[in-house]
Amino acid sequence: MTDSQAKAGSGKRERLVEAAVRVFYQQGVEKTTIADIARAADVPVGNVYYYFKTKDQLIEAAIGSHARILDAVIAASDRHETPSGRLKALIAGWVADREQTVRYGCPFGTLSSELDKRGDGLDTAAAEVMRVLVDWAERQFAAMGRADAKELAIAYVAAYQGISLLTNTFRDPGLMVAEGARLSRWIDSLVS
Amino acid sequence: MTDSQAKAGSGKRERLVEAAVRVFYQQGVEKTTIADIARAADVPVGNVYYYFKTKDQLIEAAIGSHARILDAVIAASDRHETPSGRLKALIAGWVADREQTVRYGCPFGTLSSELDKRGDGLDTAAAEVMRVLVDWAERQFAAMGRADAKELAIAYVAAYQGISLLTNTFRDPGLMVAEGARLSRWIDSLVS
DNA sequence: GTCTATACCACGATAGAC
DNA sequence: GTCTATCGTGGTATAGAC
Repeated sequence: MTDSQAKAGSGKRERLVEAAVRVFYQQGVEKTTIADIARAADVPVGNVYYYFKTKDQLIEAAIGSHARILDAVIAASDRHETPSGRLKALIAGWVADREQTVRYGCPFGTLSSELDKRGDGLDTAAAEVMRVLVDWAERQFAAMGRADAKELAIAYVAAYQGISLLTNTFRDPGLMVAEGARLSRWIDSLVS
Repeated sequence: MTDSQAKAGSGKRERLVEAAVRVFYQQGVEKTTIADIARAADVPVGNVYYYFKTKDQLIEAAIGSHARILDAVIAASDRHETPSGRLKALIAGWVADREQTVRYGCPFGTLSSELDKRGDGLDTAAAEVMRVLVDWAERQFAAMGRADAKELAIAYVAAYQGISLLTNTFRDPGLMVAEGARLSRWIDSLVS
């Protein structure tokens, strides 16, 4: 994109993607209309179609945004020297975000779950993002010397997804706190 | 309901509820239309409204159906003498159902997750059903002499919900098999 | 109780003026 | 590149004949 185009857009594209991520998360993909996203981004409804020809393209952009957020979270965990410290750092982040989990669940898990029932090919793109998290966790468990790193990585991510669903269902942030502590103890117990 | 009314209905109400449970599970609540359910139940579209005045009432009936299924699953576990045997029996059932989990996720978890973003009050009804499962699990862990039965019950259900989401996202039944085995070993390790 | 026809509305998407 | 007006589709729900 040239400078002039970037200036002309005034960051509308970015605003639309941010709004899409937020509104999809809060209302669900299926319930969200293009008008909802336009309003949240403060962009006239008809103008959305200049940037995204279909709702599916907006969903795709939202998945890409989640991928970048995950990359940043994983990169930030690098300041911890040990793999167990990095695994626990992500857990601490999840616990810190518990109030929004109470309201809407896991930002990516709920999206992934919904896309699976949508029929278009977007579920594959969502799976690739989830794969990045699982593979990262597997590398951490492997660095801890665990031969069953693959299985542990799945259990780690599943525990987070599951407790997010229950935290949301029961509207109880305490569930995330208790399970986060339990998972951290579990990781400590695996250190050889 | 009198006999004559039951006869006149020819079980249409029951067929509609069964169809609703199935189609909501496979397509998601939001994507499913009244016409979809009518077709699946082999009932004329307009006739649905004689039994259920709104889509919400159909959802409510579907939640009730899930509650009855859960009651039956829990009752069936009673043939196992030990609490750990009962907890493992449910896990075995989840593993046995892995192929449908690969396609559509956990029948009740996906519903609960979706209802939470719907705005109406149905999420509360879903939470009550989930509560039945958690409370049952808590009683089993308590019978095993665990003081932290409440926390373990949450972890148990969360593990199932989480692995269901990942099994569905990655379309890999093997994930459910491996995690089921891991959870069973975990429960054995808790037996005093 | 059963079913058809249809009212009514909301949504995704487009056409075209500016 | 921006925005309005609108088209077409498909959904919930109802009216009313049978």
